[in-house]
Parts: sequence; C-alpha cells; structure tokens
Amino acid sequence: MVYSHSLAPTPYTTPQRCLDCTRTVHSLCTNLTEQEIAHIARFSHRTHLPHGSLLIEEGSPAIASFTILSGTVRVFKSLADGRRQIIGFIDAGQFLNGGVRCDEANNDNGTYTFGAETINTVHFCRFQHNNFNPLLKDFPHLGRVLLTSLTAHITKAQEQMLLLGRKTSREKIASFLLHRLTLPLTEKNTTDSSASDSSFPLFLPMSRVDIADYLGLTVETVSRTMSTFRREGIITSSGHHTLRVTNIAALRALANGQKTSAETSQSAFKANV
Amino acid sequence: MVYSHSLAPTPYTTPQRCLDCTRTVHSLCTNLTEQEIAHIARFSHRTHLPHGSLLIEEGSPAIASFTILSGTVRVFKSLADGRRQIIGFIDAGQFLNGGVRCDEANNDNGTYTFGAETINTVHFCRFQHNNFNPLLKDFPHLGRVLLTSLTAHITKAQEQMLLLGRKTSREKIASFLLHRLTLPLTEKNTTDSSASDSSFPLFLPMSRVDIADYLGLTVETVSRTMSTFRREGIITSSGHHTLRVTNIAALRALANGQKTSAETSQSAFKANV
DNA sequence: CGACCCTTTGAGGCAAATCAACTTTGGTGG
DNA sequence: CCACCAAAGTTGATTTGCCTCAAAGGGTCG
Repeated sequence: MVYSHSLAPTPYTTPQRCLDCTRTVHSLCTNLTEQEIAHIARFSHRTHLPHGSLLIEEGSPAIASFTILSGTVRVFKSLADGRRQIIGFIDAGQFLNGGVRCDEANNDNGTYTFGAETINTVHFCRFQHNNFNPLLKDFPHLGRVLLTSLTAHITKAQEQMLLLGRKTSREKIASFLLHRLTLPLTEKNTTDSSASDSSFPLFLPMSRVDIADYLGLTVETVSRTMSTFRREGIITSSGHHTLRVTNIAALRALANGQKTSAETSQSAFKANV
Repeated sequence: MVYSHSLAPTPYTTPQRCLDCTRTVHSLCTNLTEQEIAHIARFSHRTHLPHGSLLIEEGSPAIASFTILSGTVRVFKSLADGRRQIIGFIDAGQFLNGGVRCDEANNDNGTYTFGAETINTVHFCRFQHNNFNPLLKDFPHLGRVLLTSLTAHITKAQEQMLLLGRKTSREKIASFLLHRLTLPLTEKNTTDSSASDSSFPLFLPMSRVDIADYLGLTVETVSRTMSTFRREGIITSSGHHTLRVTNIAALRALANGQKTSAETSQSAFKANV
C-alpha cells in the first residue's frame, strides 16, 4: 500500500481554504498569522488516505512533514528482525514532523528515522520541506511555534521513557488510558461526553497489537491487563475500541506508581477465589 | 546537596570570555554570531559544581537552562516509590534545555519535568530564562540553532524508546557502549585514541547503577552482561570506568537486533562447559 | 590503612513472554 | 439479511529473561 497510488488529485489549497481549516482544526496553523498562512498555503496541500496506508517509509528521503486533520497515525521504529516500537500516535490537530531543517547551510534533508502508517481514514495536510524550510527564515514566528511544539514532544517522549523503562504492565496500561483520556477531545469522544459522574467515555482507534507495541508489551499482556481492569471495575467496555473509565482515581494512582485501593481490592478478590 | 551552596562568586561573563569559550568548547554557542554572543554574555554566567550535586530539582520552577562545558550530567525522572529512569547523559558541549519558552503570551515558565545531577566535576554556563526567552524574538537565528538541537534530541529519544521497549539486555548494553563510543571525543577518550586496529578505548564516567537506570535494567544485569561481553572477547577492561571495545562489529550487530557470531561463539562456549 | 561504596557473582523467584486454543468481531458476497 | 470467513481479541498453560535477595571481592579516599 504505497502512499502515492491512492492520492486524489492534489490541487493547491487556496489561502482561503487554509484559513477555513484553522477555524475548524486546532493545529500548528491555528497559531500562525494570516500572512504566514497565505505563504504556506501556496505549497501545502490537503488529501486523505484509507486505513493501513504507508505515509512515511522508514529510511527513505525526508521530504515532507504533515498536519493531521482527522484520524490517527502510528509512528514507529523497527529492528532488523521485525520487532517494532511505536513511538507515538499522531491524532487530529497534531503535527507529524518529518524532519524540518533549519540549519541553512545544509540542503540535505536526510532520511526519515521512523515510519508512519494510518490506522484509520486520515485527512492531512502535507508540507514539502524544500518549500517549508526557507519560510523559517522569513517568518521567525513560525519557528517559535514549531519550537513550542517540539518542546512538548520532548516532554512527552521523556514521560514515555519512564514508562517503558520502569513501569509494570498495569501501570503502563493505566498511563496509556489516562493519556488518551486527556487528549483534546476527538469526534468519537465528544459524541458521548455526557459522562455520568466520574465515568468517562474513551475511544481507542488502534488495535491491541498497536497498544502493545506502544507500551513495550505483548498483545496477550495488554488483553489480560485490560480484562483485569474490567473485573476490578476500573473500566467497562462495549466493543474492542469503545470503553468507559469508571474509576479514574485508580488509574491516576497506578500511573504514578502508587499502591492503589484497586490493587488492595484485587488482593481481596484473589482471596475470595 | 543544593546547587546554590557551592556556587563560586558568579561574575557576569564578558563577551570576550564567551568568544574564547566558543573556540574551545563546541556547543550551541559555537553556531551563534558574535553579535548574538555579545547579547547572551550579558546575563549568562559560568561556574562549576562537584560530583553528586543537584543542578535541577524535579518539579521546581523552571528558571534556567545550561550549556555543559566539561563533565557529565544525568537527567532523570522518578516515580512515587523512588524508581528512577535516566532520560539521558549530558556531556561536554551539549545543551541542557530546562524548558526554554517561545510562546510570547505565556510568562509562566512552568516547572522542571525532570531532575539533573552532576556525576563528576561539571563546568557549565547558566542562562536565566527570563533573559533568554526575549532574545529568541530579537535573534531568530538563535531559535533555528535551538530548533536543530531539539530535533536531534527527539531523534535520540525515539531511538531510546525502541531500546527500552523492544531490546534485550545484551542489545541494550551493546547499543549503550556504541553510543558512548560515537560521542564527540571527550578528554578521557582522546588520551588514548591510538587504537590498535579495530580496538577502541572508552571511558564511562557514570556508575553501573546509572547505566542500569538509563537502560531500564538492574545493576546486577548490567554487571553480568558486561562480564559476559568480557568473556566473549567483545570488550576488555581496566578499572570500572575504563574499557576497550575489541569487537565493534559484534556490538553493531547486537545493537540492531541481529544474531551475531559472538552469540554463536557464546553457545559454543556454553557447550564447552 | 581501614571503612565505605561500588561492583561482581550466585541462587532462587516472579512478571511478562511464548506457545496454543478458542471466541468474537466485522466485512463480504451470495 | 444472513452465512461465511478472515482478522482481531481473549484466555489458558508453560517457559524464561530479568529481577530480587544475599554475600563476597575491589577501589578509592579520607
């Protein structure tokens, strides 16, 4: 499934359409001035891909970056024997940095150090680097917006390192659910945010394998842990991708590595068997 | 061990001294113009701390960033019960970003999301954020230099996530040794870079506990794995912090997750016992 | 020169991986 | 609309790589 095959005709997005977009999608562009948008609009273009499409091929020349307008992308790195680590999920409104360059001397953009694939239908806006990079010099404000975005990414990456290196499977899943819950509400989540007190709906677009590869676990462990949470009354679910967090306090305690009442009650549960 | 107690008198560095520094220490400043240096010099200052000093306290207000001039700093995050994950080691020439802000609206610099401690005597240059941030607007070039630095950090962080989530202990140690070997040569490494063919000297300033907390392992596993490498002839060592890589090909293969001849010979070794 | 800390080595245990069915889901075509 | 089928998810049994607990060397610095 190669990216270009399914590209719809790609008309250049008009400035006007870009401005419209910034009103409906909260993204990097939202923070830009009209003048900046007008310039970017001249060489960005908007398109979409079905689920399971290759957006970025690990190791190929890094020529573009993307803003995700709807849907979710998985970003990953692989080892020689096929082991995969998902670096992150890029959701609607987020920026997928394919390696924007800012050192003027260097024209070589290098290669992508990671792969990216769609996990559902994804609408996105594509920025060619050779057009984008010069703008950073003309519009310093754009650079600062990007800088803020990168700083946030680094903070998130550091939290993920703590998770991968030092958390148990229970703590990993708890952290993951909490993180997905605190995302800017997506279409799916907003449909039913009439949360009864202390119960929160959560839509997980990715598969269990993806969750496992994101948390450094196996599918089986992910599945078992979520079943345990269900048994403990921390979550309930209706369908594989739709669930509801019923005890967010327990998740918070777990995510921070504290002993939880849920764990106590789990011991109690075991004792009863 | 609080940072301020051991601070020597802190005279503002004169522009001239800063310019001298850029010639001897390869750092962020190396890429700045003389004009930029002159401005930064007015509120940066240079000092040093002994080993084991707290440079940044996790959770305290984020007021400064640092350039490390010599020595090594460990950056880490902790869980409630004391489990620790080392996010990275900052060596001479590297920038320790304490959270530089670039969104003009926000005057709140937040709090440090990580801690930082010296693992040996560290000379460094300190930049107060409230002075530094405005410069980003006056000197866009500075922002681009920073952007390049952040991008490199993100790439490194992503590699570390692959390591933490998907590599075995052998692969983790191999990757770590390789990474330390490819660092810009430090004082210690250069002293004996008269490497006999395919043998490379390597100085590891940090303790085994630090290595363990960096790789998501325990001290015992780090020690055992390095002993195995020694037995397999991949490394030799003289003292805990000084070793020599004698089979870099084996390390490279391991780090990429490939079966190695060393592993084969390990099986052979076991068979002989 | 001795005390302390760091490192190494050994023995045993456990959390998560692996291997192996079985069940549910969702998409497709008759 | 239902039957079918492949893909995804769950559950169980067993194995294993790394952790935990324990104790014996080595280095270093007062």
